[in-house]
Amino acid sequence: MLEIKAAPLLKYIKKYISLTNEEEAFLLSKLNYRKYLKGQYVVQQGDVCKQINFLISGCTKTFFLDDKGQEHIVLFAIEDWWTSDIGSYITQSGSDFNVQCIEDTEVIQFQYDYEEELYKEIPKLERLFRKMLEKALVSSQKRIVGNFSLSAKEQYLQFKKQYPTIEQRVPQYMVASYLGITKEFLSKIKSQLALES
Amino acid sequence: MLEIKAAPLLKYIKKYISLTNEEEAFLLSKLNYRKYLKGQYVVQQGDVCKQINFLISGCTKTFFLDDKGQEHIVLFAIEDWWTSDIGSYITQSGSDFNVQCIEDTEVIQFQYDYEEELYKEIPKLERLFRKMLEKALVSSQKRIVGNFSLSAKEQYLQFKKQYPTIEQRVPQYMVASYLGITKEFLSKIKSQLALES
DNA sequence: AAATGAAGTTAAACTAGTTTAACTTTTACG
DNA sequence: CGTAAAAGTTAAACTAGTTTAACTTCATTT
Repeated sequence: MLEIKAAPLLKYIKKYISLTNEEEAFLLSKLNYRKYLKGQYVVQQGDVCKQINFLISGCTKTFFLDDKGQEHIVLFAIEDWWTSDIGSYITQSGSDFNVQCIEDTEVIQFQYDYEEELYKEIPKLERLFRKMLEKALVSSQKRIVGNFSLSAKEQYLQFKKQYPTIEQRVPQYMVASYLGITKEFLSKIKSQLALES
Repeated sequence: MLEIKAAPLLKYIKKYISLTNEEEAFLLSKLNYRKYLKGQYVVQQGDVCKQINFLISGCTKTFFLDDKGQEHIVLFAIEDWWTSDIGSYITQSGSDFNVQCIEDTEVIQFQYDYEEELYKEIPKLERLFRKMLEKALVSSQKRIVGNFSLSAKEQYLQFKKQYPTIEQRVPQYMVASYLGITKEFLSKIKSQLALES
């Protein structure tokens, strides 16, 4: 069962490191599969994040609520991406973010409690996680750069270009939240762009 | 020579992993010490970043120039911090950022060309780098959250609280650039804050 | 001590993006 | 199918932050 479900994860892992059959079996024995329905929470603000999740199918948003109760989307995730509150997971402290499913979503979970054991048995996994973190850091920095130097319109165009499939899958007001603007203003931008072309 | 200079780095490393004497000696043999003067560049936009730098003393800013030639500071670094363009270093492609010294600065450098060799000889270093990346990712995400939900005044107060020593060491217009606002507006915020208290 | 330039301040006119509110379109579902 | 709720649009009034420009203060060099 898990073997089949985990196929996309193994494929992903093999891009970074190679595993022997025994290592693969050991790894699988420490993972678990879980299915969430649209609307369900994978992580809730305040909870300690006990796992990181590899998406097999579906789509999630990572967001937080500010003082005024406003939702701010930090990240989307789709198939072959990871999601969790990495800060909470690392420090095992209360999460700053919510991760909620925008579609029915299947994940493979790495448990925090097994992490040390996994590294001990398969030291190569340190390399895998290092590479994953490197990628995450680079895209996080890209986001900061975008926020800094681009107008809302430019950021929207960049978002479309960078994540063409996501725009089709999530409602527009969530795209606005991701861009850090109001849905009304995104609407205005889109009608401007429609006129231009 | 390097042994003495590298003491702060070894102290830093020991917070994450422990090294035998041989490992320490091997590591030191692959590092190098370098001194930069105020104004000099550690990394230049466009160059491939061949090393990551641990600051022994001094202060640097990481910034990029936008289309209009405007400077945007992404990060400061002081003693016991790392600096480089991690994206360029990882992918060995042209850097998006400049790293320039705001004070005379001493660094210990990890060379990209020795990285594999180091990991092979001292696999524990993978863990060290993983932990460093985790920390960097968390603070990068914190920055995104701040950008999103705080007004310029709130961001400034948070910056002061988070990096109390940096404000004293860098000119105010660089703080403004870090916050993503103009120096004029930061000046206004400061005079407002002075009135309030 | 004078002189030059770099850093910081103030204020008026401006603009990108927000707020509010009324309206339309699309989706979900009994 | 019809209806309610969710998502998206439009426009007017507003605000946080920018731009420009003139001025002051501070630091550095001669």
